[in-house]
Amino acid sequence: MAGTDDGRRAPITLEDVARAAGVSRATASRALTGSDVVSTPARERARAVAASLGYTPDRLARALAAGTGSRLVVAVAGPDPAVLDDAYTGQVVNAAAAVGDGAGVGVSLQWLPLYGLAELERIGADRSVHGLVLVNATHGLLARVPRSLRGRAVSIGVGSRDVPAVDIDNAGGAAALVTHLIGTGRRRIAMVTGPRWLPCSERMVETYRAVLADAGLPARVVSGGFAAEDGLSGARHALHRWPDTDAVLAVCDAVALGAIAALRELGVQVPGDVAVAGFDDVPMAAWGFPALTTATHPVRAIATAAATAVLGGGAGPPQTWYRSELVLRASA
Amino acid sequence: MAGTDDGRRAPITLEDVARAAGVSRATASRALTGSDVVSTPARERARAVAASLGYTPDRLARALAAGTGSRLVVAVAGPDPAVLDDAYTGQVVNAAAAVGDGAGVGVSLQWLPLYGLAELERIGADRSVHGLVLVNATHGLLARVPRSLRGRAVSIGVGSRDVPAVDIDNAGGAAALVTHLIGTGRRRIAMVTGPRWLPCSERMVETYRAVLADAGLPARVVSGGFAAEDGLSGARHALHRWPDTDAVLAVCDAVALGAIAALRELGVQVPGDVAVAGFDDVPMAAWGFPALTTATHPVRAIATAAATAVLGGGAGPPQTWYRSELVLRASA
DNA sequence: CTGTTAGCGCCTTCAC
DNA sequence: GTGAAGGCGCTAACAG
Repeated sequence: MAGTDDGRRAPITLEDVARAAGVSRATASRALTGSDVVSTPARERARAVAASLGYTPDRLARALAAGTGSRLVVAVAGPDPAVLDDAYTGQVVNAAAAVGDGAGVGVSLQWLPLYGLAELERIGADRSVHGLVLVNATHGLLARVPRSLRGRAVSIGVGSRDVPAVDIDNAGGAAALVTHLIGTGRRRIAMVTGPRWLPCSERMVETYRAVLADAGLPARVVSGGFAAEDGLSGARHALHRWPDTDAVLAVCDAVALGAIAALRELGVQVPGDVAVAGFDDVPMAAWGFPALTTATHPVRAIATAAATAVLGGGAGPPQTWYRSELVLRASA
Repeated sequence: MAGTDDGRRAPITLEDVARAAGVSRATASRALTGSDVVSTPARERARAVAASLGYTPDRLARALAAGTGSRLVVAVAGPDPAVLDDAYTGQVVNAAAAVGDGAGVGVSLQWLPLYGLAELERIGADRSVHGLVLVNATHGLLARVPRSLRGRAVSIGVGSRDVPAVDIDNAGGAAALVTHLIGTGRRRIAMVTGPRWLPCSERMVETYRAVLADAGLPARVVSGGFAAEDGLSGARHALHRWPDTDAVLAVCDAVALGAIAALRELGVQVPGDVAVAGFDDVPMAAWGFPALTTATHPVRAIATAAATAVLGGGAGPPQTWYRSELVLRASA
């Protein structure tokens, strides 16, 4: 055996960096973690050496020593664990998992009961968690995010003073959609909403009401959810109650497809008799019949931003809203 | 101030267990990790104490000491990183993330270039990874799974001697589908396949050929992929080449929807002139028009099994195939 | 501002 | 079979 190099190079450690930079491990650590109690020359030297050596901090060791964890928890609020099965959740976790890969942190997924404050406590107390991405939070839940999580929690949806939020501008999207419906001559526009407990989806309802009010048109609201079934029953309900309805705005594409199914069942032409618009622009939206008019929802970008913010540990802006673009197809 | 109080009780550690059981930390460790060099009474006492104390080993510390990591990597093979955006991948990661949550391990997601052997090496060498779930593996890739990963890798799709596999029985599902088509009078059945490099989806093609051959019918194969666009062009192609085609079997539901769109475009009635069948039974399959006849694909259960196997570290059976059930709707 | 000294919680050689 | 040490790689208290 010829000496030190056995082919499998041992990973370079902080020790190596420190030695090469001619400082102590502590100083190297301070330089790399961005502590402010380091001299500028020392910091720069250490950083340069680390970069040239291709040093990657060991998240495990760091987490163990600092007491900060090594995993990102995505907690999805909802009335029951079924919310975890959602395609939306899938995209969020996916994006977070892709972001985490680079940093060596994994993502785990957890259901957050709507009034399950104990879970939040537990997440905050768990030494293995590094940060939290909250999905579908309510104001009540946000108020209960433990102090210990402050600065390492981000919410996709509504936020609070302590928890920054990232979301789609669904108010903007809804406004564009309703305006489009009005612009194409619709006057009796119903809306099938999402779950009423979910504040970020209520933004859409408020906008719908506001735009209609501005145009001097009446609002016709039917409560729903995010599933196609909700669209089916919602549209049935709407047409039963207001038979002269000439457009349906759905909270999401799945609901819109359900609504279209209901209308087909009733012998109503789409978009001839009733226009239908969705929200999200899911892949399938383009392939049904008629192809769905909708608005984009860059879930992946949103989740990536959220995960990046948590990982960066940096407190980003308190609120970031991604733009939603109109997608005009056949249904409205 | 409910909720904001993070009463961080010091977590119980191995030390506590050892003391309470009247043994040394080393012995307690051996007892709990299932080492065979412990006396039975010592083992049982330690285990009982651990259970009654509610001891949970710290994954981080364990990973750091043992060199085994704390995250599960889901690596998706494919020609380009776009495979990560797939809804299928979303479900797999989701399920894995839910399983990992209990054990305190997170999952991260990574693209695996089809011939990117270096990535596999890297995963194997990365001390922060605990295990690997391979998605859409090829035989070439499987052969390159590093030795160091043996016993902590599972493949969703095809497997090898070293890497156990979990998958849907798509051969069985395809057989049921083709048999159904034949049973309802179809005789000129085309198939739009998945990506040809993907062995687990080729099983479906082989079955399609075999069942047709048994019935003395000709095979009409068009290469495709997993996207609706592939179904669109695939069906166009098939009907152009074999105008008398009376059924189309698609590799998945998205492709089936694309195929239906193509047929609609051509003025062909579904299922009157041409029957269309998909595979997967995605949520949207029931809501298009006509509603899609398909076969179930319990992705979530499969991914859960895979993640559980990796986490358990136990070498499960070399191959597990989940049953696929026929779902008869309107399109075929 | 820096280096030294202790750990974080666990596994794993070593002696016994 | 068991216990006593010595790390894993890093951060966080201390002194200087």
